[in-house]
Amino acid sequence: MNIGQLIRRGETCWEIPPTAAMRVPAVIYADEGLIRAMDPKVYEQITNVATLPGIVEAAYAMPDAHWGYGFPIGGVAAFDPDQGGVISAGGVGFDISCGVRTLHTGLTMDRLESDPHRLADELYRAIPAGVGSRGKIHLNPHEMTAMLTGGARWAIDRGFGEAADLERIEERGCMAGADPAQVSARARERQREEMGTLGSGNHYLEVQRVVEIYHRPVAEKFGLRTDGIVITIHCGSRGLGHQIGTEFLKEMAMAAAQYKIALPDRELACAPIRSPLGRRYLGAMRAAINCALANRQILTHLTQKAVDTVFPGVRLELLYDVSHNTCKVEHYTVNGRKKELYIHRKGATRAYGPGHPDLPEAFREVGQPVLIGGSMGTSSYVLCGTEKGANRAFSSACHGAGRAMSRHQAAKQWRGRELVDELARQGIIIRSPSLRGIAEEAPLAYKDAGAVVGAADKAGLAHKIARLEPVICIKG
DNA sequence: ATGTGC
Repeated sequence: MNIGQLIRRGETCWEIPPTAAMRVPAVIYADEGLIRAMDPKVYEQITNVATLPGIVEAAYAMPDAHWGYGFPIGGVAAFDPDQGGVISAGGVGFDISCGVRTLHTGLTMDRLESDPHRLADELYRAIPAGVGSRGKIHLNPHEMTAMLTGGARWAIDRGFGEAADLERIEERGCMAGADPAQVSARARERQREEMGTLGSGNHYLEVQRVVEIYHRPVAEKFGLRTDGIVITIHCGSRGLGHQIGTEFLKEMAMAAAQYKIALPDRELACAPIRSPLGRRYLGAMRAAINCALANRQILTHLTQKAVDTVFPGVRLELLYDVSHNTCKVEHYTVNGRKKELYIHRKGATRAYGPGHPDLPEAFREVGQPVLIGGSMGTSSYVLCGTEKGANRAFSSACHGAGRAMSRHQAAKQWRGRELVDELARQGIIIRSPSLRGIAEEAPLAYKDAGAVVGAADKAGLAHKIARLEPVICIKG
């Protein structure tokens, strides 16, 4: 991105003042290196987002931002229904409620390092991964509706995991306001055999070692200590979320004229929050959030069983579960007035600061754990929400490393087998059904997660707490 | 992201 187009507001804050149809400025949080390397399409896309009706404060891009469908991935935008604010399926993303959960194992590296391959084999056997992967849990129509309403709570009621986990999931495991009636037969059919599956692309299950602590008191609160072993699951709402996204994008594109919304880009298709279509999408999207929460809960159960085989008696405990593709109703003070806003986070993680009433007791004092996945074979990070983050980007932070090149480009440049061998030399075990998928996920096809997280920290979006390194990676 | 692509 051309740095000359931006006004520098601070070391990690860049502004594009409103011009032409923009209703608000656009703001990018990143350091100079990340800005220079950032896809120029992010500039185009956030300035387009800034033209949408009812947008509040600014259109934001996180340090890992890259080109996406309509909205950039790594984008945040808040809309006020009182000002004609809109909801956009492209502002949430195709993989609705894609997210990350990290589980404590209570193990330390010395117990794992003697034979990590055994755990890798058990996990790879237990976790269905890859394009079109299917699970053993098949939902009948009644159970499908119950799942779409109940989320992780439904999963726990069916015996997948522990009730104590619920406190450690956004929305306490169950997204209110889901409307399963808005989830089409086709979306349900696609999901029928996909509960408890990882999917493909950048989705993974990783066994990780805590290697660095940046802030000991908060790390203690989060239960993280050097050489501790955690397991992180990154996945979303599979075929169901994708189908909902596809259907509503189409419907919103067709309805734009009816709602008299001028779109600088067709891909920004949206509907007023207070319209029948807007309400229907919200109901369907919330059902998809429950699908993702239930999916990660079932995967946790499968992970527990695999861990049990290798380490009998070890009980996984959830640190936290965050989503990074959502639209949520949240309250913020704007120009001195308390407002109810619809916060779109697409490839952006909610990052509530200390004292937020929606946080579980365990974290209320320190702030929300913000789980940031790295690219395959590289570090992941745990951050913590900040109080001032509420005035930066509506309590949002980055979501990962962010792609630096396209899948196609990456597949041309690397060979899956060579990457697996190279990572093995670094002591990282990769298990995947797809060597092409591995090539597409080559570490160098992504930005440096350390730089992204460093910029998020400097910008005050969230503070660095710990760094994790992969030991075993089950890749979709 | 995705029964990968109109």
